Amino acid sequence: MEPYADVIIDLSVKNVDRIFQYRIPDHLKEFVKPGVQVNIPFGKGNTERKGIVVGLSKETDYDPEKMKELLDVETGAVPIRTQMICLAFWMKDRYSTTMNQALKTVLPVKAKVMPREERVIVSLKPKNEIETLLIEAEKKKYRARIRLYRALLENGELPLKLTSEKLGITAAMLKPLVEKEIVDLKTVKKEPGAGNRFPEAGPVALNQEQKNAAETVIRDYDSGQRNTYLLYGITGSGKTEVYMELIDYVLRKGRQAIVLIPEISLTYQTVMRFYRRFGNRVGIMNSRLSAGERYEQSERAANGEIDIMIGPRSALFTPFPDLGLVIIDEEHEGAYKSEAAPRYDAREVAKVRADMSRAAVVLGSATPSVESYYLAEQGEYKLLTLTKRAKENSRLAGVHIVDLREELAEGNRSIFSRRLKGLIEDRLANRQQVMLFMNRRGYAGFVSCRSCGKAMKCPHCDVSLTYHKNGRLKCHYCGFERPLPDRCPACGSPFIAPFGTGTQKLEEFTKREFPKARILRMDADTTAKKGAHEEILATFAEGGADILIGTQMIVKGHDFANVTLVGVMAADLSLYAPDYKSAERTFELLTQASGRAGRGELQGDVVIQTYAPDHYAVSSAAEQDYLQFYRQELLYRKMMGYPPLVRLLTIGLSSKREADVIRASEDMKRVILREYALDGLKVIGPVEDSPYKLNDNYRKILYMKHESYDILLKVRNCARKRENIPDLFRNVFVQYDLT
DNA sequence: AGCACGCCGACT
DNA sequence: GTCGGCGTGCTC
Repeated sequence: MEPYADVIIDLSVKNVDRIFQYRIPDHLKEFVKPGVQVNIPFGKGNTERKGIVVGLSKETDYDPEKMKELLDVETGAVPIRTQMICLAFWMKDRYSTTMNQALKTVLPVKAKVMPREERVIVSLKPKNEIETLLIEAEKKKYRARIRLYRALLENGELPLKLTSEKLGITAAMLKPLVEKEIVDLKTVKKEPGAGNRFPEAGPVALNQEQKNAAETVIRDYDSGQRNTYLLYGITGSGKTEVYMELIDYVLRKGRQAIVLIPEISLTYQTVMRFYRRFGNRVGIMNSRLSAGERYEQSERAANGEIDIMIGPRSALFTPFPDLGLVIIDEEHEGAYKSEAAPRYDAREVAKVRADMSRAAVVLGSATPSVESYYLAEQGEYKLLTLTKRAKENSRLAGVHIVDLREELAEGNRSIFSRRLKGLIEDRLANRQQVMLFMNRRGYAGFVSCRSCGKAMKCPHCDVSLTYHKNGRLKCHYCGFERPLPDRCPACGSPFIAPFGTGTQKLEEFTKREFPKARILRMDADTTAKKGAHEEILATFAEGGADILIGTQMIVKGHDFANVTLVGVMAADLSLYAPDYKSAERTFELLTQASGRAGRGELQGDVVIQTYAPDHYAVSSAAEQDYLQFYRQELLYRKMMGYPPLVRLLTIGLSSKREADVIRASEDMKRVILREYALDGLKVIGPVEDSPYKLNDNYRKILYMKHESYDILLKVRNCARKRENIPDLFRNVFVQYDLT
């Protein structure tokens, strides 16, 4: 009875996505256990490949004579891995991916750990001198220095990397300060806890609502119950304090916590808040970390060097040995659903992972997703509500809806309504700041021929190219770029005109309308450079501009005390997207945008310009009334038969050859209808995805609706089986999304 | 993914 | 005659 190692090989190809068994040489016996990485000979040429041991078996169906031996074992594995492998098994079925891909998502990739050193900026002067320097810098408007001194006053020692990224501080700017011996750059050995950050701030006193919320969770926990909670708290109600209270509680139980945050809101301020409360027990994950650093973070978590991990959805797979709590902040954010390979939903996976280690899950949001609130109503989640603003002095902004149709009817052809224009002028006169928000990128950004009317299209995708100020045309989907042609490629006419992207265009109009205002623009183009994001926000925060123009990214996260006016240029732009969630998304964006005005002591105003003033997504956002929106939206979903009232299976098919994708999608529909017609299954499509052609692939979608998740699961498995018909699906890529 | 086997056209 | 094109199938 010789045990064999069951191995999944590191190849994401269907045919090899199964268990291969290997004999274990004697000298490796003690190291081979589920979860370890092994090197194995594979295929005709015995090419050396990596694999992961998922189990040990006593028996085999395979000819033991032909069975090969393991070559090598990667040592140093931890038992938590077994749990993570179980999680991968679950994900493989749930999201229909290969086992290999599921494993890769769940297990940290072993990578070379770069030297355990980091560069830090240390202050050489005492606090009061820095304060003097700060005042000087403020006088001279040295913006980068102001940021640096402020940070130094708070912290004394700043890791260079974090600082340069989050505060937009460059080497050139530091040089003179080093020469003047104000600061020094030191290379320090990274302590196990990444620097000597000790908790500086104790717990904050919670208000009654916050206490109630935290105590509900703690009571359940103490009585052995583990639930998923939906913490619905209006903007500014202090959800983070509740999170911290709960984290503190599980930490005292000797367990660990994971905090998921959408990447975009993982700001310097957020990170610092956690450091101040929990000191060096906090680990941070973000996409900027190298593979080595990420691996190191996982190791520290597995070894018990840290207890809290903050990061985007991938931080969910932090191998904590005794996970006690998972927090998902801004629960409604789309970023929690993966777009790539295992298209997992972090909220779902969190629940499964939490169940495995007897942990609780807390989802928090000011505008919960309709799905989550529905689950809370159904009793699936426990609802915790915060209705009061934690800071007394912050007042709700006054919201004005402007009907753009009326503006036009009354002869105003500008993109600024009279009301918005008037308020901007008022703010400029009072030296207060304004944010102008355009909720769609690339709006009217295409280039068309004035003779034949044809728009310039991407040769690889079924979308118009977008004109950029540098005179080039870009595809926002695949990155294709070309110069603006002198003549229309279709008819040869020389009269072709660029329109400028939405935000660029808005910037131009704003300059024309308010020539004296200092304007900053923030969108995908201006933030392409690393660190530009933080730089722009920091500049604006310090009063380096009067008006900030931008897309979604300006309304998420940051609070600016001096912003007292937010203008939404065209609220309904995102309302008519071909997607059942478009109203929800519009509501979220408008609510967030409105929340940006009047975060400080000054009274704020919000102007929402729209062609659909009566749409409930617009009106409820204006009234900051989530429940009103939720009720309406649920009615709409019920009427139309959309989730969460029915379950939805989306099958996406794509192929380089249009004929193949048409044939395959029609075939799949036929087979599904034949097998499941009696079960009351609704099949819609195949319809063209948008864009239809992307990266040279033609894309079709099939939608299937049914009340029962299990039926749709069966449908999906039936469809997957159909994929094995080689001549129909050989060149067709299929992916599934089951909601 | 790689590699081998195998069945057709083009060239030494 | 044989070299090499890639379509097909297998890998513990």
